[in-house]
Amino acid sequence: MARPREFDANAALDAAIGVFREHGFEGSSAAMLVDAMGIGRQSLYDTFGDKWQLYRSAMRRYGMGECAAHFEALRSGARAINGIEAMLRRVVDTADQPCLGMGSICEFGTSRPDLTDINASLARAMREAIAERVRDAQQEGDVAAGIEAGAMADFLIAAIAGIRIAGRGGADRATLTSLAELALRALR
Amino acid sequence: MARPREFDANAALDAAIGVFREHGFEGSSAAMLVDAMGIGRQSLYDTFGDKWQLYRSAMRRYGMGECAAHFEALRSGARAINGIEAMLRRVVDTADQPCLGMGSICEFGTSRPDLTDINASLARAMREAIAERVRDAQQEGDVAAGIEAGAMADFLIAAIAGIRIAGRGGADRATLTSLAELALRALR
DNA sequence: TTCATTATGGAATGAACATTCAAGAGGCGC
DNA sequence: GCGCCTCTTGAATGTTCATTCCATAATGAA
Repeated sequence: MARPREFDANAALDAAIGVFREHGFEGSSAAMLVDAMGIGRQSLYDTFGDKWQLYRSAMRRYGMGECAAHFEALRSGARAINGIEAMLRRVVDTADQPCLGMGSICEFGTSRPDLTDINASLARAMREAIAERVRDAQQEGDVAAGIEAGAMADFLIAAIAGIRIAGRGGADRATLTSLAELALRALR
Repeated sequence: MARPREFDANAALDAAIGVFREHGFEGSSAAMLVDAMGIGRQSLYDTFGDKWQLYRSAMRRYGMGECAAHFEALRSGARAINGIEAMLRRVVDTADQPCLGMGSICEFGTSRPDLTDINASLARAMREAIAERVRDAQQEGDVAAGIEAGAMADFLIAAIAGIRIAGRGGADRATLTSLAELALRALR
């Protein structure tokens, strides 16, 4: 019927994610976004709505990608504990890049319901997936059986946040690795 | 000789800290700050310089207060492990309020050297104080002796960050308490 | 070719922004 | 009372901001 879209909306969104990760919502200007996304200013507004809607889209896409990566790591390895270790290893490996989810929580807390909804559904999925794997590891005898798997999942999510904050603050790789090892210690 | 200052600069700074904690640097406008601080706009610039200098002053003051509170908690209790527990308990108790230090790290990472300097010196002091207390606890047999105290201190700092992020994200008190307990488990 | 659609970028809008100037009012030591 | 300083405000500055209008060009289907 008409002229098809030229640019790849997901690629543009990935570029926007990169800007928001580095500078947060308030610290990212429309000019920075347009520049990084490689599309015209008007195309941004036509395709993504306004800046806030773009931010929410970025959060959703980033969160789903992050979840997928965590799930894949969790599934890897012969034993469940190996999957949990792999997940933490990936976090250490990528801790030099800021986390959009943590950025949004630090910047807005729970003050934006639409954002909180996105975060909550992602966090619920993460918690469930980790808890399931923790239960497996408990049955395999690699993780203490006396503690509720859900609590351990919450703890692992908090540990991931701690590692990422440390990385964002400039901690070196050895320190981050040590943090991950100590977090695993709590499960035994 | 002349008219003395009327307002309490530290009280005004505390009010500014409150604004920066809640909204970050970019999210805090001069109008919001003036309003919360209860002083005239010009007085703000005369007394604190520009917004960035005010932010740095807020960071310094907040950081020193935070350190002092942690030190006091660490010192409390009959055994060193009780001090460490008290420190985490305090973090849980105050996790409904955002942390300015974490906010600044999330917002700026290591991109502002003057800010990084402030954070680094505070983090160093915290790390040393905690490590010392961990060593005491190791000698008293309450903490595993095989692990370096510095690494445990880093882990406790990361655990504090994890608890605070969880709190900022809306986690309830029971969850935060559970996080603190699991963090302590890693030390045993 | 014509039409519908998409993309782009200049120009404009209007608001919010940080910051400074300038003027007036108030307090304190001399 | 005089001079010095502080405080507060209104007004102004100049920038940056998000967003929209508009004109133009490009593209592909009918």
